[in-house]
Amino acid sequence: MSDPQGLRIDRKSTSDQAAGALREQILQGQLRPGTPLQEVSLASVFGISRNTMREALRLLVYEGLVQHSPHRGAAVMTLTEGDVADIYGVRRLLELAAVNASRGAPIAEFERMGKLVEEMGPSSLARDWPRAVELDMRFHQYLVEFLKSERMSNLLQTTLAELRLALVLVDGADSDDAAATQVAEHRTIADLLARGRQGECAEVLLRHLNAAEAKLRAVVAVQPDASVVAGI
Amino acid sequence: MSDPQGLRIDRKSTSDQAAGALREQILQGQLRPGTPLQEVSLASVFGISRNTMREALRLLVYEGLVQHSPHRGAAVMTLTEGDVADIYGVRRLLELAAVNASRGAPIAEFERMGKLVEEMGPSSLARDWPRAVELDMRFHQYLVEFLKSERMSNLLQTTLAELRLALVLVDGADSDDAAATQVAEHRTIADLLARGRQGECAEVLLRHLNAAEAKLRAVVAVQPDASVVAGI
DNA sequence: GCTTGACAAATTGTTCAACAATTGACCAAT
DNA sequence: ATTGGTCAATTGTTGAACAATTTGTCAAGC
Repeated sequence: MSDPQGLRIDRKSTSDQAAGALREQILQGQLRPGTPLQEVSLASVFGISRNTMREALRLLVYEGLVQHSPHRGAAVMTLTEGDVADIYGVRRLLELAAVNASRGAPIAEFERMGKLVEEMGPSSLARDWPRAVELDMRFHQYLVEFLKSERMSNLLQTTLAELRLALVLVDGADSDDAAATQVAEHRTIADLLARGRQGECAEVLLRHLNAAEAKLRAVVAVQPDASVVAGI
Repeated sequence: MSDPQGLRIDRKSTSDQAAGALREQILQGQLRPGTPLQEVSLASVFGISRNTMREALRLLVYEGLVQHSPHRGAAVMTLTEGDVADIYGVRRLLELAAVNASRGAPIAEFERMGKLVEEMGPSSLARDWPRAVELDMRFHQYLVEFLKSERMSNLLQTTLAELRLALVLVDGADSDDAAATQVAEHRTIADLLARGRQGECAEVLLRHLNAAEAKLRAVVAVQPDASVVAGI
């Protein structure tokens, strides 16, 4: 009914579009972890039917971005410290394997990573934290594509999306510092990869991941307490 | 709060129950790959609403058991040879990592695998192919639990479920032979694991997986042609 | 004080009936 | 053989209704 004109090579169902919009709001941090997501209100916000909204929410539940309890409704997923540990276990497995798989890969693929790293420098200087996160994700996404596995790339995609639920809790204070070291480490990783020194690269990557895990575990370990305090 | 003893483990929504029933039919091979799954007819079969049936189908789509094209409907997923290769890539990554992670695990966990292997012997003699498949899956599921990762166990679960889509295409002829060697290999793997010889175990497991992959790739490489011939 | 139970309100779970949008097939015309 | 146009079938989406369940409130009872 809506959208009278316009070339609609839409190709996406209404529920997918709604899920996409909601996903964006969650990953941008506009909807913080724990925020309840009620079907009727959301449906009216997006101007769609409740049934369609339900489908959209189900999709995000599958992706791990939304929590659902029967008859109690949906809410933005809140990660526990255990979740973060689990997620980094997956990342170590995938990304270290990807480093090994990169031996003898076409040069173009290494160059792609190099160009991405160059893009990251300016953005961190501009203190565009969301963009820094975005480029960070893309870097690791590229890395895992060395595995040439649709399912593994998919897994990393959803896993990184979950991780962003914790990243939005990082306050801007240390983000500048974090972004700077991040870019440096990514550059090191990309260089070692392109030079075929996978062994050293794996070591650097492992430290890179472990450091990030420690920081994020600290973040989610503190945050839940605050909500408990606020609750009662 | 409520009844102490769970008389009603109903606890599952209608759509989940329908999805469970449909999943069972697919994995048992009663609904072969490519079979169209129409919302209205399925809904009437299960005696539920079309909307609820849609939710059930969406769940199976997410699990990779059902294919979906917009406005064209859903159908039982048909694996390509590439899919099988991809799936075995995931299995190698997960299961080989699990072998390494099993070092120093509690004895009880090794014993659990041993008992499972003992169960497998008689069932293969009884030529209960579905049960042999079921126990095979459980074996590898146990193995991956050495990783102590909820997400990785989940991944293997869905990955193995997808694989069963190809297993149902295996005709009973060579299944006896396959089951026998399977049990022997599982026994070897379990023994090597319990004795702490992870290195050798990894080799055996790798050959085990590669052999299975070769067989299944051959199966799915042949099957689709038949449908193409039948289609046109 | 603290539980207990009844009750009301709100939200989700599910059903139903309708209509819009898209696909695929069938058929005619060039 | 290709094009183009109906037509039926199926999916996509809507809106309204009702059932089931959770949650909060409040009074009664120990």
